[in-house]
Amino acid sequence: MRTLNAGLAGAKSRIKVARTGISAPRSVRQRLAGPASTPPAAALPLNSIIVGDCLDELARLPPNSIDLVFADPPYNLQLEAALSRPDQSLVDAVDDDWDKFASFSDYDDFTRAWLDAVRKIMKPDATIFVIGSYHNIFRVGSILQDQGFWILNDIVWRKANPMPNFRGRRFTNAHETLIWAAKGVGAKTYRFNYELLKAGNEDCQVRSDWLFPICTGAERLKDASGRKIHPTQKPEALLARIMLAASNPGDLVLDPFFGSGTTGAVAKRLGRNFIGVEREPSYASAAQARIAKIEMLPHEAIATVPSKRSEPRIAFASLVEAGLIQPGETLVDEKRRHAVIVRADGAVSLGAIAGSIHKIGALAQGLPACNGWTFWQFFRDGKYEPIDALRAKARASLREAAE
Amino acid sequence: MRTLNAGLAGAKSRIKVARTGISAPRSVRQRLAGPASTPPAAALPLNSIIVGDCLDELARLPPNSIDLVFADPPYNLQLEAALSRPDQSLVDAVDDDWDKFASFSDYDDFTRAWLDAVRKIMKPDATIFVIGSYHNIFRVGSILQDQGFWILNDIVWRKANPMPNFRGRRFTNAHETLIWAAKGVGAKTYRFNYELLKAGNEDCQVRSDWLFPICTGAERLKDASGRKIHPTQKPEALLARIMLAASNPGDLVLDPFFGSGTTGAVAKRLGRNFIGVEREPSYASAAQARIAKIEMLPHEAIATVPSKRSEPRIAFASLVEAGLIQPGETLVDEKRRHAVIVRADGAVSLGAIAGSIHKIGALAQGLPACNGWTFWQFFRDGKYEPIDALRAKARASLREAAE
DNA sequence: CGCAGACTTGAATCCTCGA
DNA sequence: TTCGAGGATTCAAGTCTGC
Repeated sequence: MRTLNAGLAGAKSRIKVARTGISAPRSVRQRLAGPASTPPAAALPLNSIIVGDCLDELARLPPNSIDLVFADPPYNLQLEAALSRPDQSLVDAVDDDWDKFASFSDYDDFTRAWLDAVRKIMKPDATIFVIGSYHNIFRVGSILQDQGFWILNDIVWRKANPMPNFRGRRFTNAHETLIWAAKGVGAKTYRFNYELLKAGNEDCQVRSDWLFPICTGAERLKDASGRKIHPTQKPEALLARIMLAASNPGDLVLDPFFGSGTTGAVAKRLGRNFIGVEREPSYASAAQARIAKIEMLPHEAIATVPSKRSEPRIAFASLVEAGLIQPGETLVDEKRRHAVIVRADGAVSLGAIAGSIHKIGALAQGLPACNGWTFWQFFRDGKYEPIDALRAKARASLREAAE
Repeated sequence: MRTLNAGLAGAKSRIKVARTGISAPRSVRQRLAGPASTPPAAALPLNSIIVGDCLDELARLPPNSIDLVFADPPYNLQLEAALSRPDQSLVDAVDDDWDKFASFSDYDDFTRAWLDAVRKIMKPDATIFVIGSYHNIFRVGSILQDQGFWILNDIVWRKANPMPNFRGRRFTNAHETLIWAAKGVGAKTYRFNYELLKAGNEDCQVRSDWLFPICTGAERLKDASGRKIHPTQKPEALLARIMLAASNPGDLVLDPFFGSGTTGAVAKRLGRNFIGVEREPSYASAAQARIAKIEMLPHEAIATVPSKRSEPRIAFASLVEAGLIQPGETLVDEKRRHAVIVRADGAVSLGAIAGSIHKIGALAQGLPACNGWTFWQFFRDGKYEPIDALRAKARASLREAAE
């Protein structure tokens, strides 16, 4: 492993890393420690850039430690000749050595290797985002599937301001593709902050096509002479959408191709921990300086929206026990077509048949399933109301009791 | 090969096909015949649906005969359980036998086989569009690349009205992906009607993300009881964009997974010839009836926009010979910074240096290249005009002479 | 200082004919 | 097949310059 060229604090540990000075609040740190089977968070070089080859460095990280992976691997562009604009100015192409592969087969080998290494250190409920273009994304997608990852979505980043097609020989290449995948088919508990995204999208669920401008202006890292430091710096808005969607504050985000450090910058701002691996010391150094300047947003700004799924479960029986509803009361549906009697054991009776609020609701309608909480209504103070209102009351007193 | 169930005319030939009664005008038919090395168009079952297995049937078609391929192969959807909406109604999912594959490896074998068969019958300058979702498109893309196809674009069909994600566990799956590929790296002469597309897009080049509604309403084929005939009928607008972009009237379009026949319907309307292969007689029969009702648009509506590249080349010397411009006249650029003298041989002189209008234009500006036709202007009747106006005059008299 | 217009730039598999 | 030359081709943002 190489070390960074300059200006790195905290480089005394065996693994030499760049500490960027962010520290998660104690409460969220504990979440990171996770179950006893995963190594304690202290063993991880949190919020650091590891300068070195991604395969070597990933292998040194403890298994089952990463919550979210964002990977922006080389695209394997195959450019033959220089391209000039209609005004004869030259396009500054990506012709760096790190994007050169001898063949598709070489690229596939490389992809298999880093995906395998990443998979080992992902927690069972972690997910991964990989970004690419048509040059490489089909290779990446196939290999993800072959390795047992379970694709959740492919996502299209529509560029608001793409480079046009100067020769008029193709459609404007105006998007890049992200693949979002869980560690395996069985991983059903992955994080997806559905309500949070929906709340920020005019109460409409977020689609698989995202519109963002490319990274320009003040956000784009430049050297003293005004040249861009990294040819493919990603916009922070893209990474923010990803982290808000698929991680919580305090989670650990890995970026095996750290580059200019957009992942680290956004992670710090959103109160996530990160680990970045970057081969080029000059990129790592620029990223380190960039991240040092970032400040974490106030906790209120990054708090998660509690999802319905994460609310404590309440049994209808407990409402009866708590006296919120009395045995013998009648429940009806909104259209007053069906009526049931509440039993002392928390079941309801439809004629001679008894069962849960859900089962009986389904039976009454002849449907395979029914949400009894929203289907059944009770009568109080001259009006009908869904029994879900009683559940909300029960939850409120639970919260009070916890304080 | 099986034959269609019912109502098919023209089924007397050895290859039993459904003739749909469209006939290209003679002038465009001749284009189809192509060079002597390719079989005459008469040998092809033009504008027919071949009922049978696509691998068997494609192998019987003559090599180098297809201009454009549109393929909508099985998506290999991996649906585990029935999906119901929040109101408990059941989503009518794709669970047909033709979409069942035992493994990715089986799907890959199938994909390699049909792509190989299709590639053999494509003309050297033909292109192919394949549509898919994240379940299969990465397999298809990798195999296209492995077989030597040259990807020109990946294109995103953004659905204006996608099915929402009912469970709130993923992003709304709001797009499908198309891959557009040429037969090989060397195939530089593929058709792409850049000017036509641009003209229909507010004079702005068309991007790789396309917005279309999914196929609903009157366009959606339904049986007597109102059930949709095919689960994945594609919208005609999508096929129209594809054919307008990558084929000319009279071209031959192949669809190896014909389904409900959208490709045939649009081909007929736009004056293209088609061949469809479909395994299910019921789909083929519905498609045949559908296409029979379509009428071809008037020729004016489907005429190609002539591109500048396809105009006959005119040498500047021929303008001098024709007396459109006199030796000794002075040409200047728009900003009057440079001036050259026209020579009798059709070259121009900048001081002591002589050369073509392009070379001298480039030299004057210190640029690697220059379009002399638009750069240089001549003086006539009190005003300056680009010499391109003289070329237009020469072309006009050429056209007159040809009539 | 504001505004208008000129100039710059971005993950790009980006021409075609004839000798 | 290779080579040389004709000549066709760009959109949205951002920055810079001059008035």
